Amino acid sequence: MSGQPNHLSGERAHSIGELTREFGITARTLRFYEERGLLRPRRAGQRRLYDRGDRTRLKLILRGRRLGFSLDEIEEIVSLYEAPQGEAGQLQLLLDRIAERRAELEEKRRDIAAVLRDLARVEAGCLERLDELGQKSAGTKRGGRA
Amino acid sequence: MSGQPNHLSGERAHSIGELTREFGITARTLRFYEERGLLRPRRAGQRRLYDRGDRTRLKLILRGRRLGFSLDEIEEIVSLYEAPQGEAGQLQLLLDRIAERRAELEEKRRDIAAVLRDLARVEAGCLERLDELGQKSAGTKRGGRA
DNA sequence: AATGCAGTTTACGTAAACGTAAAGTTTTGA
DNA sequence: TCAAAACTTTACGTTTACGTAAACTGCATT
Repeated sequence: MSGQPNHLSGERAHSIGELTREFGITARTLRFYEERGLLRPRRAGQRRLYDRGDRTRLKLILRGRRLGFSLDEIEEIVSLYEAPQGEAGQLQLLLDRIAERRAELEEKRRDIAAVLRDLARVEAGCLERLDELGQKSAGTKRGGRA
Repeated sequence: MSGQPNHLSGERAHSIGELTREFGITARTLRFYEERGLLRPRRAGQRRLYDRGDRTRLKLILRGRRLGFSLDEIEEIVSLYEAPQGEAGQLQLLLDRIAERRAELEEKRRDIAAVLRDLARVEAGCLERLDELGQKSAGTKRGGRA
């Protein structure tokens, strides 16, 4: 029921200040993303109002940002989600672009695995060394085996 | 055998030009990384000479870059690998920093998984739609079922 | 001797992604 | 009603990570 347009349905829209607190970003950032065309909140007079769709887009943007994509790339990726249901040629192009992005993401994934592996190695060395130190000071500090 | 210092052992050192070709980066980038203290190639007169250790470091740097870390962060991460074998307090600090980085990397990993999942969804939609189009044009284009 | 190539330093330029300050408007709570 | 809080636009500033150009050096050819 209640088949109203998005901004009239149940969920309240959010002010820019609410979004800054919710996502830990500044108002400047939100306005900048809008200027770049990444977000298009509606307006109530002058003030911006962000509905559920805007928040979803924002989450996608911030996700891309955490992954080190540029805003241009983020725009491209987000646009893939909202691609028009075109004809065969368009669909094929879309599939190609998806494949490219997937390849990049999988490289990133391998990079992450490599760094995690290296960190694990360093950590193991640390723990081992700590253990040695613990052994040595076991007799001198705080009374050995109690 | 052959316990010589690194730059005297078997493997030849590389010029800056060789590195640019091998890693697909510019000489400016390499000099900039050096200026930032991320690399310290030795010199033969004026020219820089990059040995195996330098290339390893460079790989780590580029890996961090692909993951969207800033050069400051990359410096911190790389420094973890070469941390001094300090005493217990130092080791604990090191372990803490490793834990932080691990948390970040795991967030990135989740982000990647999310994007890949979304892309897979879009791709599935594409393929389905392509399939429909294929069905419809099967009778009109290129003589149906041959 | 001259040319060209690979490298060097120095220094200013630039794109991206916001930060920050100023000045005005609108909302809201006492 | 009236001041503080929240928001607006406009515009210049800043940081990061290099790009680009100029002018020079050393070595190998031609």
